[in-house]
Amino acid sequence: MTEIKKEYKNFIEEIIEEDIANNKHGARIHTRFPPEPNGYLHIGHCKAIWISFGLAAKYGGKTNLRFDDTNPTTEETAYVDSIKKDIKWLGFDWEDREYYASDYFPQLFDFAKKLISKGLAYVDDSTAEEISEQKGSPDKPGKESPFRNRSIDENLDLFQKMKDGVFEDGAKVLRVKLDMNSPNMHMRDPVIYRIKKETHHRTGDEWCIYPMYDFAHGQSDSIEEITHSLCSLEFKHHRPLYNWFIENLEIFPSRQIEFARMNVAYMITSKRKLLKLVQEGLVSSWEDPRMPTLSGMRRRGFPPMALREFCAKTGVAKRDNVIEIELLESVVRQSLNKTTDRVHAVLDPLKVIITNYPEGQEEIMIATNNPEDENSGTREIPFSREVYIEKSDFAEEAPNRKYFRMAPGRNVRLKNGYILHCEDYKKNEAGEITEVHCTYYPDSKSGSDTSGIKAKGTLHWVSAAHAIEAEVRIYDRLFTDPTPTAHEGVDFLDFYNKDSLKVIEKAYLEPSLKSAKDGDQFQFMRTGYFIVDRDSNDDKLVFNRTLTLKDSWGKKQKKS
RNA sequence: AGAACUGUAGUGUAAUGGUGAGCACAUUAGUCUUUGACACUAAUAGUCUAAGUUCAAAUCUUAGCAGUUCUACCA
Repeated sequence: MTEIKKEYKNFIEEIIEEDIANNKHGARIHTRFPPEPNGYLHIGHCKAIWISFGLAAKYGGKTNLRFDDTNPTTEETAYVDSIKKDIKWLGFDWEDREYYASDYFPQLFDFAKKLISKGLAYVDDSTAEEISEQKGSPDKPGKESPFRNRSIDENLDLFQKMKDGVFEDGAKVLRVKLDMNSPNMHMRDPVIYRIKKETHHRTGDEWCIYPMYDFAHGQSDSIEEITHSLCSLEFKHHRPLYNWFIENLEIFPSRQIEFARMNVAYMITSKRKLLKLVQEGLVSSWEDPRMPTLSGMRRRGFPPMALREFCAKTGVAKRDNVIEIELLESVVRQSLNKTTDRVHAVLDPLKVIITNYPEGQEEIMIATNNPEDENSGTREIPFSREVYIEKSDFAEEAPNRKYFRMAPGRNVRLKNGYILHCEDYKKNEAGEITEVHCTYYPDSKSGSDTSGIKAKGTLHWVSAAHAIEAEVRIYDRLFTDPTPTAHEGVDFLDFYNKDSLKVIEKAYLEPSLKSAKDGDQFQFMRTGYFIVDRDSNDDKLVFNRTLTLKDSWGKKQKKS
């Protein structure tokens, strides 16, 4: 029996399939991912990467990685490296096609001269303020620059002098001669070259003029013969310019297609705002596990496969969206459920003494590593007279009939161990419960239970004598509002979640975890998914909580 | 204000003039369970508004309304 799965095509796939059907560019598909190396990649880039790399792969095409490095002020090689690392981690490969817009500076310079020669570009001495004023506003026509009608020869000469460093920063720019009355502001004689006497991360001081985005991006697409240039909606207004350059430069006709950016609730993607979080010390770094950066999510324990699945599930369209974070969490859990071994770990310990278990005796329990994976095998867990359970798994009195954790007079199963009968408990002066006394049913051992006793609740536990200690970092969403940057007159930092990080200095883990290494992931039974943090060393284990397990009991309790 | 784009359950996304408007997450109620997890079953809930074209409209047209984007020598 084969399941008939309808395959839905998004609008870009339809365009591509039509182009293939029409044998456009010989039915070749070539996309590109063009980050500016001025920051870390985040969840938004994740979608863009998935679209450009994923679509090309689907149709047997290729994807270039191209660094859009046309602004020396903000760009650094360190970012280049982190971007490459993140894309690889996500599971995509540009093979040997790693390009830089800065490699095209000579060609771009020639393109500009060609435009000047055709009488389509001019050198303008106006200041930035004057140009801004000339542009006017969308509802009112603009004014032409007084330098607009310089001769071609003069323009050629001045542009060369700009390149030769004759003029200071800001003294002159090169503009395209288009239409100062266009309702599209990008068509009102846009600036395409500016003077910046700064050191570029790759070309050093070789250049002092740099092309603007509009005169670098599309041209780079053409140089690389990109067939489908996929970008987000905010570049839609640039498309007429993009096409105008192709036509007037007579270069390869790449096609720009825009899709809606992906927004995720409780996450922000503004580089400036993300930087502010780092600078104000509200997170430890760009790689803080709470950050929506790829490096943050990696450290948090989100599997790359889950991120890809998330992109697939959120689709590709043109409407603005805010995706609920529950969907992200759902795919992460789904992925981790299949891949992680289950272990016993107690985060908030309460000592249980099994009074009828002989002192000094210990035995080995056998536990399945992962019931979702037949090949995961089993492991041994030591058991003894004193164990730790979770404080929240004990109550002095059961609150209602549906409660089936530990309480005096009740039976409860220790997972992979015995059934316990709770007899008594002790409190200190402050009224805190310090220890619980139980008896165990010797014939109820997991796997060979002949007791016939039923226990509704099953608890995770750790043998007190064998437990190892670890630091556990508990993360929650960074903001208390789903769209912290969308409130007018309110600073997004006002929504910062002060409880987004809680550190448990001393949690107790089963001894098998002693050999866990940086990046290893586990399900701590009944509490969530955890990953070994790189802050761990030989003396100290540190875990990050990736996510909790779904908790329908807790949710119900909270409601009542 | 001008232009462009976009409006489908709570959220995200399908339906390419003819389906009972589908799927996922979320929510609710159950079943199962040595993880109150997983798995499974079911329920709730939707075409922005109005007119028009058509045998037939979520889909085409017009108008309205709402949201987004653009007014950088950033990308």
